[in-house]
Amino acid sequence: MGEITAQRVVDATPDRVPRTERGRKTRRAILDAAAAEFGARGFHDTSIVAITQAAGVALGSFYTYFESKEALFRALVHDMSARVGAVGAAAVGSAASTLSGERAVLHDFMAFARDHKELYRIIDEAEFVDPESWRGHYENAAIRIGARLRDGAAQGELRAGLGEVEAWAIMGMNVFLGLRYGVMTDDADLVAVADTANGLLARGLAR
Amino acid sequence: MGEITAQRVVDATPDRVPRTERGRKTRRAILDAAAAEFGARGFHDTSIVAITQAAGVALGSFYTYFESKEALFRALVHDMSARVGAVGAAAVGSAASTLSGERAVLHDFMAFARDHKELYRIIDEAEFVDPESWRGHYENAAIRIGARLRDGAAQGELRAGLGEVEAWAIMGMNVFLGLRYGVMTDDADLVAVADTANGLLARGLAR
Amino acid sequence: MGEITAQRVVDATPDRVPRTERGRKTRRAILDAAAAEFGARGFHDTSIVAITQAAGVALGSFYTYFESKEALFRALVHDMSARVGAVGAAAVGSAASTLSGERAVLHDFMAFARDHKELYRIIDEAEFVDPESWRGHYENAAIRIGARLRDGAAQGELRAGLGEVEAWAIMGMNVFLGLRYGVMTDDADLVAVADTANGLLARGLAR
Amino acid sequence: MGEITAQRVVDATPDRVPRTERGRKTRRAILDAAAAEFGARGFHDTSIVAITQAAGVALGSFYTYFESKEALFRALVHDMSARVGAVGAAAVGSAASTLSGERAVLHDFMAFARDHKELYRIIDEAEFVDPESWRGHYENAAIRIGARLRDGAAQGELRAGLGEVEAWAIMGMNVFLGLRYGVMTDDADLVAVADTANGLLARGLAR
DNA sequence: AATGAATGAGTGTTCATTCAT
DNA sequence: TATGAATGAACACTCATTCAT
Repeated sequence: MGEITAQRVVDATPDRVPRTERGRKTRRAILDAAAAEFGARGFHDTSIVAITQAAGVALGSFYTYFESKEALFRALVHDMSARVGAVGAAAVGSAASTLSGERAVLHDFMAFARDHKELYRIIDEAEFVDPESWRGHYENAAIRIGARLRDGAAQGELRAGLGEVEAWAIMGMNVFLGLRYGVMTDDADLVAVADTANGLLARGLAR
Repeated sequence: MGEITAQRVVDATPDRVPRTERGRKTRRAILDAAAAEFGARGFHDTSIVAITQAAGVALGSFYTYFESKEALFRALVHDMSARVGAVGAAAVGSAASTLSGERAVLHDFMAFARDHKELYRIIDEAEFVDPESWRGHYENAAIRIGARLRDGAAQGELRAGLGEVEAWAIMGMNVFLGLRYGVMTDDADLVAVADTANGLLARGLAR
Repeated sequence: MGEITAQRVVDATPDRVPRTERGRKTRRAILDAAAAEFGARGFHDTSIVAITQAAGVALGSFYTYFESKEALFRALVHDMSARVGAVGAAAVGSAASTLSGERAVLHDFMAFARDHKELYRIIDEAEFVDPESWRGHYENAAIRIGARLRDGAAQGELRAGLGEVEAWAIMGMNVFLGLRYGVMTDDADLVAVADTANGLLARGLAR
Repeated sequence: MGEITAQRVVDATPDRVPRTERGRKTRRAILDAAAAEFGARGFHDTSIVAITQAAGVALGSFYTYFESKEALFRALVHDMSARVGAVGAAAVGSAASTLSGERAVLHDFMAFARDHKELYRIIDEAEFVDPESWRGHYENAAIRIGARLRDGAAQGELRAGLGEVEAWAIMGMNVFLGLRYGVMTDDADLVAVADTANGLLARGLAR
């Protein structure tokens, strides 16, 4: 059934590392401008000139720091992916139980999405621009959720036998709730949403 | 909190309607070729020449039936969206209970995704090419799920109070399981997956 | 100095002559629609589909009556050219003296231009689409004016020695006054303009 | 009657201004090549590739300096219009009387047309490609002629009451004589033509 | 004679990338 | 490092013309 077990390590092409402080700043400016532009217009409708103009640097400077438009996008996806992962890890770390940990993860993830509207546009577009990373992003996330479920089961909090299916199911829920209440709306009561969703996770839908 | 209640009716621009039988066939050929090409290469990496060549018609014929590349894509998204909706409706129709209905929906959806690998590529890329339809697609799907949950509650099968949050959660679950077991893998035991996921829906994760 | 003496006879390609009454009507409809469309949008920005639609006939019918877009335009130019010539001839015919004849020609020409705004657009664009006819149109007109001047001199009304230079000068004057007071304005007092211009012709500018 | 009094100031869109010397040269090369090509083949039958090839630069370089084919044409029209205006101004400046000034204007204009055969093609085609500029070109020229006539009358050289009608009449004469003796023929005795035409202006046609 | 679908050459424009300064 | 001019492949779209019915 094609189990996904090993964590795919996508080599995070270090592009062209800046040597001076000035260089570091330029690179950062490009990265930030790119996140905003890609988020607002999408990969294909964003030109490199637009990015460099938004970053306030010359067109040619772009290639001092990135190999190509794709490479820049890849860097951005890795960045975003890592940040989302960090959000989850932090949320889990400060949780008393597995279920409350999952609640915290969902809550913090929705909040992160709300504060970084470009997140979805970039991760989602990676399906087309950088499928490798996109796949890796979700596979890794599922693996992390699966590990948490196994821990919860090992501690007797959750029932045994939970596996990949539940991991992907939970990930799907989180992603879509983040989309609905983090991205599509600005004023959602994220605590309430997280509570409700956690109720589903805890008890299911049945009476 | 910006409840989504009304079903968005996107006028399905009929483009340029063929008047003859021959015309109908040509239009169909273009549509089918486009689904395959967009599915395989994505919107931006698919050229209109490629589509018409795959369809076995002349480049100019494309514009006899579609206003633009975007218009064609839009038609495809509507088509796909409608077909997925039909799959769900059929699955629900032949189900004894709400929960078994949801299981059937998930199962049939995964099967549909497996048989129509281009589905995800097209719906997902609509986020960038035709955001309006993309949003409408998911909002409508969530509304339909929500209605089913309310029915189930009304019949005493599900607990009361289920709403939009659960609807989006279930939709996310279905979408991601469809991705994982319908698209990423070809040989998944879809019945088993649907059973497992339905267990989560029915009882939750807790012991 | 390259005198222009012989009247250029451009073969008026008879296109495809309609045999039935119905055919004659269709041809006429296309011709009229074309005059309007070319006048409004110019040769290059007018498509044959647009013409046939305006004429209320099918696209394919166009080629039943005209060899090509250029041929249609050529037909239109000849038509216009002939009509303008007729206007001049009629004006001259009913005049007592050469000078009053020139006044009548100018007046009637301006009036014609006012009533047929497409005239200039079509004749002017012939410079690019059908240079042959364009050149012929002006050369013929100059020849006719020259003949009138010689007649006037022969009758002792005008001074002797008037020739091609004066003919082209008068033609230029007429064309530009027609543009200014026939085309650019709708409410010009054409009689007054013709009188004023005729004063220039009769006495010149000097005190 | 819609008097034209104010000089229309068409903002001469500076397109994309070159910042380096090299850039200035490239822009100039494109402009010169375009004048030649447009003059020889007309706007619609001249492709941008043809222009850039004639200019010896890459296709893409075109868009570094001009927004579009139309924008280039517009720039050319403004250029031509200004140059013609300068010719007239210079001719007038060095003349003893109004009438001899007009003779000089006509002569120099015809000579200019002979040396710049593309002049007519470009100004004339502006009627279709850039009507705004075309209209402005002639309106401004007429205004300048009118001013000269008023000056001549004020100095007692010309009769009083001369106005817009005479201005447009003179402009028409000049334009058509330039066409006939500057463009259509190469070997015309321009001094003789100017003398003859000036005779008409001075004394009219009458005996 | 009329219809409208089919054809495909042609062209304006974009934009990632390279390179000289 | 930074700059911005130069490059040219790629592509969407138009439209005159042909052809089967």
